[in-house]
Amino acid sequence: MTDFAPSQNPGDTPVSYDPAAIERKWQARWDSQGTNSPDLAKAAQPYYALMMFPYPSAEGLHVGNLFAFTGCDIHGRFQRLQGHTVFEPFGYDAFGIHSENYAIKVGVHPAELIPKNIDNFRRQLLRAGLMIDWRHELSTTDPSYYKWTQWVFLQLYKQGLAYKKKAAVNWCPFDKTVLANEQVQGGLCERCGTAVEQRLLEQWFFRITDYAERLLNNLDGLDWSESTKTAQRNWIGKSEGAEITFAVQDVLEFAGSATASAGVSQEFSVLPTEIRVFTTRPDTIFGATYLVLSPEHPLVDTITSDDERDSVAAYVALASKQDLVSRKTSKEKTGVFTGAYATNPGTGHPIPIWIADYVLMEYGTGAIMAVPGHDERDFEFARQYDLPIVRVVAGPAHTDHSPLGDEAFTETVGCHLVNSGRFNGLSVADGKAAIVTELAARHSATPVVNYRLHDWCISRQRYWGPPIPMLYCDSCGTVPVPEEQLPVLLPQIEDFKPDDSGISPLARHEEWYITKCPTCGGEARRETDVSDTFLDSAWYFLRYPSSDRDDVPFDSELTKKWLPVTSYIGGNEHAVLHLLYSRFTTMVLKDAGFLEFEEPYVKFRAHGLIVREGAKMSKSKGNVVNPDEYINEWGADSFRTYLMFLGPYEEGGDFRDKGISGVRRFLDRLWRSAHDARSDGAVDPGVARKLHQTIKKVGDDVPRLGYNTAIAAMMEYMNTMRSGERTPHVDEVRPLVQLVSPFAPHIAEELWSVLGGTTSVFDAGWPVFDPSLVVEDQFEMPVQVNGKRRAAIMVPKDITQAEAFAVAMKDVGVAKFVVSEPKKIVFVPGRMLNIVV
RNA sequence: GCGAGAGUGGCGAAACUGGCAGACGCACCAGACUUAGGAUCUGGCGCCGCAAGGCUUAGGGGUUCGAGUCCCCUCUCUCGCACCA
Repeated sequence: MTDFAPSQNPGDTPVSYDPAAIERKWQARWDSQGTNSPDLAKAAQPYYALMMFPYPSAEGLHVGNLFAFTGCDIHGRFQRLQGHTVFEPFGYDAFGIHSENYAIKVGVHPAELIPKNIDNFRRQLLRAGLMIDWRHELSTTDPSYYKWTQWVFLQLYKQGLAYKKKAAVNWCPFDKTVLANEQVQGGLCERCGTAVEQRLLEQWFFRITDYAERLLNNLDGLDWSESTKTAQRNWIGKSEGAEITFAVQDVLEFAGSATASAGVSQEFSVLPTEIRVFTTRPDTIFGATYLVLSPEHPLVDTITSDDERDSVAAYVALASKQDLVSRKTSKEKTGVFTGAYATNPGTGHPIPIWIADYVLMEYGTGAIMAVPGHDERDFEFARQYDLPIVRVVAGPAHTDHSPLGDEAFTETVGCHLVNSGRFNGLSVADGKAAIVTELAARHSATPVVNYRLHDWCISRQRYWGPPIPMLYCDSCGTVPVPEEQLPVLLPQIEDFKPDDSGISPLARHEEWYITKCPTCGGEARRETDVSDTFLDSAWYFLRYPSSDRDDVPFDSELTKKWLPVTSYIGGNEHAVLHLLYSRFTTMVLKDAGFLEFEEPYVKFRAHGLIVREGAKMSKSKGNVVNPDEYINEWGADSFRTYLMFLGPYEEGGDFRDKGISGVRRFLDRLWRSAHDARSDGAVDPGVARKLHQTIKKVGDDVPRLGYNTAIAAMMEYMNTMRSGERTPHVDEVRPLVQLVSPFAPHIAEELWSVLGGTTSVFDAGWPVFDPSLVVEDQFEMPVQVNGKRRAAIMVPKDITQAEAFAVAMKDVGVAKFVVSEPKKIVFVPGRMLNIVV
């Protein structure tokens, strides 16, 4: 236990509240006494309070950051007061495009810039009084960290979960880099807003889709807010259906212009061609009146008839040029007929095959069976090109030939199949099963599950990231860098700007990428791409407890003790990607035998967003709150408490410049109360009652992040304690100092010591309420007549209905409305009385 | 379009399983103390009304003794996804 000498002797002249002085004093003391650095190995009740680590921007800490961190800090401090050993580490997610672009803009190397930004962040965080264990601080840009990021990559590679493929990737012409699908927002680059182009490059991918089912199923058991789970479920996007094979009817035609021009002899195609489609509605097969291929579908050339070859070629060329923006924003559906027909395996009839860009190559098989009667997109397309629309599903009110009207009929519940041969009359669900069974028997259908989730592309053709630890050797092929050779250091190069070539800046440095093959000793070439920032943050929580260890990524004993993370708090903007990627990484490491758990975060809560005066904060609007200024003027304790007071933590709030004065007034009163408190005489019973109610309320609110109402409750107690200018008793003030401590830690330490505390207030535990004092023995009973409140009368809590009625009728305000014998009396004991006349 | 959430005084917001709507705070008004001060303290503060009283939780309907809360319809806003078959 640390030694905390009392700050003031009784009889000293009280000094006025000077936040700057006492905050400096206690920050220094926490540091020198190691107050915030628990012994991780010895902790009896470990509580890992994790906050999402930030990108250390050059602008310094944003109020949004501080709002997030303070909320986590209060949670952590509260858990400590509950007797847990709380580990609250901090770090910096400092690799990535963001830092690199800024470095390019100001013309300073990121390796110089980042340490400065980090120093500034640390300075600001220290001033904010967070309970951070600075001994475990980390930055993802530190070779002692990214050595293990590379190690994580190698584990994925060893598990067969990292692979390289040539893929059409999203290319941002402004940032000059490949973007993950997740970094493309509506066809625009998430960072700079430039329209994204498609490029074909060799990329490293992680097989996250192998884990789709597990990532989905595990969600049910997690203590996360429902909205976050929903977002993850939607992102994974599971859909169950079937792949159905359609035979293309033979068309006499040349095998294709590509082969012809290559000099291969021209032949008539007589081979039966098949098209596989994915559908979630195999029950509607009889309504499939045409097929649609994506313009990039490999069979386009094969099936197109000579007559249509020119128009198809034109359409495909147009579609490939069109960027994603116009493709996604244009409402009109376009397409072109191939001249070919396929056989509907349900009806046996020929149906035309079309090409249209509303069918995406990336999803399913890149081909669909179009059922315009029961799919909105197909309906729209069929209308556009005058294709037949058939009803095969009918609701209870429909006959077999009820017209479909102006839109597709997409309902399924309580509906049955019609115009579907022997499947007529079956419910949609039964029809699905029956039709798939039937087609499967004919080898033309397979039940299939599809996911929206794509494999995770982790290659970046950029400089500021961990080099991917792979080598290419002419004789040995693709070779992983041996673990003992890690880290593959990112070289200090000056020409780190990306260019238009699609090659990483590292590829311009032969002296770096030419190396020796660890297998054969011959010449090898390093992978010149770096990995995605999301990989850095996918495992950082594992590193914190062991951040001082050089020999292992994470110590197994410490990991067993401290992980999974007890409580994780962060922004909702990471509700999908970061959380999904870290869950995936954890599962892989578990499967590889490095971990004993597979879900990294037992509990996750997302905090809200701060706006200012009703508007979003942005540099261009010039309404960004600079935490330094507010801390200078009001003190960190007031600033922290105000941030938590301005709205519900999980929803965010509106920062109003004058609002902080109310919180500061509250702390001023607390200061005076503690200094003026009397130790003689007795505690007022009414105040004591309010105190115990407040202890309960704050203790209930804080764990559920109800910070704003907890603060309101403490203010109420303050008002009670000081009402009528009375001088509070020491025993009335001391518990309040404890309640306030998670929010305003410095003033709490100071006043705790003024009131005679000899340890840190954070080692003093949490006050205990007396349940008998929490319940009032009297209450103001509202009396309603016909549901309208006519009076409120002070009565004993345990008053009976008869007594309550008698008391109520003595009240003139009530009696005058009870003009006749009551028809009914509704009495809720301890709550209210309603007289119905 | 789909998914998630929200709509309450001048403002930020409270309200447990349906039970006094507006706690707490800002702003504002009045007063006290004062060497007129961005200090402190006291009181007031949803709307209409002199009052009795009436009205009031985006709008409309419903269930109920009783609805901000539950159900149905409509409108508005925020966020996420966006032709995923």
